Amino acid sequence: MPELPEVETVRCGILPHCYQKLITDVKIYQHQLRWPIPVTLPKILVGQCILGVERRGKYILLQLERGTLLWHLGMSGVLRVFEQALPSQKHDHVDIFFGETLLRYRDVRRFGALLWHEGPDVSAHPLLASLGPEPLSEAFSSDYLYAILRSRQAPIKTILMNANIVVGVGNIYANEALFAAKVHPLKSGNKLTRAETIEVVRQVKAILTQAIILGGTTLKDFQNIQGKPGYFRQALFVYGRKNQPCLLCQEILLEVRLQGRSTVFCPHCQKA
DNA sequence: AAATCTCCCTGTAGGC
DNA sequence: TGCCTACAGGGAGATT
Repeated sequence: MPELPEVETVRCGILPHCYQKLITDVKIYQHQLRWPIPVTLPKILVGQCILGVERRGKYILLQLERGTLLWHLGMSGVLRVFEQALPSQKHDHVDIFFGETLLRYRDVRRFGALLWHEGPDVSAHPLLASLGPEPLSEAFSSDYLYAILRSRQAPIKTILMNANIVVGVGNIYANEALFAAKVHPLKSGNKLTRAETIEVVRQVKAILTQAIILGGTTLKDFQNIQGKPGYFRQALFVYGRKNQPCLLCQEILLEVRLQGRSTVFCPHCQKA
């Protein structure tokens, strides 16, 4: 399940294969993703050169000559590069060819999306326009978050996962960052002290940075473009460890559901 | 305005 | 062994 570190790993992986390459063919095997892929997309893309491979939150942005491709990997999306054409298999949905080289999108659960934005200024796209700052940028500061928390009584974990407040923090890293910051995930945003806010911001940045270095977290679905797993999984303290002892204090970790998401915490280390 | 709920999808795991 | 159900989750959009 790609979160920001996984998406960044994929972006860096495809970059050398895509950058300044000419799109020679596009094959779509399955149009029905989160939003339907327009049937005209191949016609739009073929003949354009890739001028940039960027990322905004969990969107990979392929900047072409006449606009931008927005690519979201959803839960189970995988982008891989092959040096020659090969038959598509079940759950392979899109192939983009650069001559012999092939960029293939596979997505078992089809929560991903592939959208075309005509013209410059992709940041004006409705899906990007209201996104919060990048978590690893200076804009995501404790001052910024603390100001937002004044008017929020939702659980801090829900707030961290709100892309309009900060992008790229999904369920795994929200759980892990709050454990590392020793803040209870159910604590109301406006109840966090300034010191707690500073620590939450610090830990979000630290954990995302470490995960990027390790190539992302592999649970079931994530692979980098070579098809290799990430190595962050062994660094997980709470995610997926319900009813197991806390690695710091041996207390049994508890789970609650928040917005339908599994939320695991240590009742001893993370005080409400 | 903010918070919560619903839905999209399919492979996997657990119960019987 | 095989069938059935619950569950996993990003996030937009609807609803409260």
